[in-house]
Amino acid sequence: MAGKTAKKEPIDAADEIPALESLIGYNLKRAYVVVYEDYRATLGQDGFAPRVFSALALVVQFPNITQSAVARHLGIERSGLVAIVDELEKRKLILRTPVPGDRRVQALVPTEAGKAAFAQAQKDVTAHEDRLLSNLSDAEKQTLTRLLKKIRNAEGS
Amino acid sequence: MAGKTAKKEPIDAADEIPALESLIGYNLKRAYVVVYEDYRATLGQDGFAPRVFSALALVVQFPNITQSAVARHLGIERSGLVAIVDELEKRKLILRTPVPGDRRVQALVPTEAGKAAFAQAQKDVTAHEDRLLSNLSDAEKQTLTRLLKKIRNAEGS
DNA sequence: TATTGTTATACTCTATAACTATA
DNA sequence: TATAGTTATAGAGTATAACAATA
Repeated sequence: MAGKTAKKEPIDAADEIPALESLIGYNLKRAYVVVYEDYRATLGQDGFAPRVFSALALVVQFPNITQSAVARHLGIERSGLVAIVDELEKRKLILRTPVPGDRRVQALVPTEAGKAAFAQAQKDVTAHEDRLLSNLSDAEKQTLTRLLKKIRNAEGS
Repeated sequence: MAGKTAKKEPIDAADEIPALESLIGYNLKRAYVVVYEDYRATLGQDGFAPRVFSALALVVQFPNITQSAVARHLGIERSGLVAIVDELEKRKLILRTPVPGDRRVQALVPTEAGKAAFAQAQKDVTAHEDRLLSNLSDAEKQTLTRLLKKIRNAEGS
């Protein structure tokens, strides 16, 4: 790319901007963009957006979970769940069901199609990460995951 | 945050959603949100947005860099640079200057105020990361940075 | 009073496409 | 034809504030 005849600016080499390259935030963002774009390209046009995949995962793992609980788990606002649940319900992957004893809440339960769709999506996502991150060893991936969780736990400190 | 009072559902514990917690992409995003929010809170209301900080860093480090080159460095589109450069120019931190020999391009040069503002912002950002990530050792931060760069280098594979 | 789900709204970040002026 | 900068526009993603129903 960008084959200039007289190349005046350094381009592409990841370590030529020390002021940025030494920042965790910068590196986190750049890495996330790479993973996100590959995720989207792999799952395709009507694949689940990351939040939708995450919400479905929770509903499958914790049947009868409420929207508020999903929001808390994912660290997003209640209001954001509505569109996500609408989409999953429209695709007949989950159902909103009344909860005896508290008529404010609606429990979310996965349909059989929802469980199957999640299983397939999980396979796709795992395959995408395995392929994209094949230059990292299993040990490196474990280390990375452990360090990322440490950052999450640093919240509020 | 989210200190639950009456807990009906498992909340907060980072390892209760194995389907998500084992994914690099999920952990990247969650970690990035923590760092981003602390960055914003630290830099304050009229602090630089991350992209503006990054662009200023490039202009300070490479005076006379062009907008297109900044965009390539940061992995964003040319069109996105316009608002960023507008903001930095309005705050009199950089200047668009004509380039003899090619009247299409405008070189970006930092003003003295721009260099000073960047130096201060760099201190603020470093302090924010040092404080937020104080539960990670220097060795862990180095490892994390190395692994994040590996992901970036995995792009297109 | 507090909480669940909801709507309306708006803001940030970012890309695509098309334009202009140059080259 | 191709490139640099620009504009207009649109689409994610996400939050805030307010509301109705219910607790």
